[in-house]
Amino acid sequence: MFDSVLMKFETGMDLSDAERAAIASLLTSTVQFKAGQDMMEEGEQPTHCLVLLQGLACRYRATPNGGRQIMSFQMPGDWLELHSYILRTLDHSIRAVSDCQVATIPYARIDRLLQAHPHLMRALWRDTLIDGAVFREWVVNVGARDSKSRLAHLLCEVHRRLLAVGLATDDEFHFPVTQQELGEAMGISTVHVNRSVQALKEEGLLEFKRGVARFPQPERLRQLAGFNETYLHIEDPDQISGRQSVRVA
Amino acid sequence: MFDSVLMKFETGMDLSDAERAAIASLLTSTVQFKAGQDMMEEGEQPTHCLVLLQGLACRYRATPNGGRQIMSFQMPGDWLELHSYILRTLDHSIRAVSDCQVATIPYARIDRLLQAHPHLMRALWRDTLIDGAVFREWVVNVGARDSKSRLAHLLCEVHRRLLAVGLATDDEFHFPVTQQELGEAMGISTVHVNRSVQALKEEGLLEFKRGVARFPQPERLRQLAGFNETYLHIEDPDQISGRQSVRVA
DNA sequence: CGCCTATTTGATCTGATTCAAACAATGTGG
DNA sequence: CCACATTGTTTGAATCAGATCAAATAGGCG
Repeated sequence: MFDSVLMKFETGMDLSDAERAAIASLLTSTVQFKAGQDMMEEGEQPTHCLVLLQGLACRYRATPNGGRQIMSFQMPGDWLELHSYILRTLDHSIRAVSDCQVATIPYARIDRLLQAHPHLMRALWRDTLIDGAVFREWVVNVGARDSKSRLAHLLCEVHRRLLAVGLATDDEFHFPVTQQELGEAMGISTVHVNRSVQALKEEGLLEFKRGVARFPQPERLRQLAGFNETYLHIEDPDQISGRQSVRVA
Repeated sequence: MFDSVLMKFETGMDLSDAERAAIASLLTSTVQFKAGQDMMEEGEQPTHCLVLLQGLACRYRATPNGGRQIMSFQMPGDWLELHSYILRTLDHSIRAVSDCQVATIPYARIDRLLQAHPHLMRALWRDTLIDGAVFREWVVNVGARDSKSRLAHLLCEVHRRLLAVGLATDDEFHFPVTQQELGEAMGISTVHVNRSVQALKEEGLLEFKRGVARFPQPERLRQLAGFNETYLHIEDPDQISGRQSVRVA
């Protein structure tokens, strides 16, 4: 069950066995959330971090007019909450999209982790940097693409990230969201999501039934989306070995 | 001239005199950029970081259809480039909006800084976290607000951030952008930016001439924008003293 | 002055919203 | 195992916010 989590931590950093073990030892205390449940809410000052082990979650902000803007989907291996370890007050809410299993880690344990393995702060920092890159891409997506390629891009991103943690095949993955949630993520109405989904289906670029998405022609879909995965910074572990160590000494 | 920079570093962390001095010593080598010039481009693998000392800059991504999506404006004191210190490849471009003065810092010096003052990595991490929060808010802005409040929100954010580094008064600040750039930031057409600006002017909520913005009724503008500054995490230094130290030991 | 760039205006068109209702699917208890 | 309730998807029609196109005006500046 921790597979995805460890795969995620592995990407982009070369960790020692001791560091790997230290991280794994944090994931002992877990909680379940039901689909639709809020794990944490905007304005809170949490006392512990969250790591998603199983299921699909999202970050969102409530909008004045009763709506919701989703700003990211999170998948197994992702830190759901690490911001407030440094920033204290949470500036957005975190919700379970499907049923979720989540590890909770008191801040005090993070303190001890980083004291014992200072190098790991770099790994956490790296994670935050990638987070930022994903949000930037989301801005591009919502700000600059029409609804069809916007949807395509969102799907390509989710697919690529699930693939990175071993939860997708080359052309298929589990993505249990409602069309309403898709709309809240893309900043378009539910009705229009439906029409965009249908458009992609008719072009033979997408199948999407009961929470399972399939890309009949992955490359054409990525092309329509203008999807370039660079921003996800999912690096091949082999390429990195030795690199950081040069710098970090 | 370094005032804004130091003010920025000061927020949210309590630094020792030695740390402050170490940071200041990084800002010795500077470069000038003309308005409209790219400082770094998407896909590059920079060898040094950038800190903005003077002027206005932005991050953007070129869109397939020849457009540009701006995803943030940066002001004096901001790290323009720190991502690639960890992530290597830059996933967006950085451009001077007005004439800019920028400090360049070779990665090797960052290495040495962090070796000498490991605590500072936490400050850099913090900065990255806030960056992420700003991008998230940008997603909300572009995804969930209509053009008038979208513009209002953008202006409120810029104003608040300039205020934090001593570059704005309560109701006035220098913001030398064209309406085209505003459109690229908000994901709307130039023509529509113009109409939105006029709408705010007519309601007596905005004056905007030759790069100088003024808020005749700041509170009403913030209300229209739905602006809540929490996400900027501009904390009163007094409140923080002693807090981090408890945790960090 | 004359050039170039930025702002403004008007007219027309369109992608997306909204409202309202029908139609699956899925789950629940009797 | 069926009847009913609930939640999600689909469809159609009317409407609107914002885009597009094209041209006029206004500033700044060598």
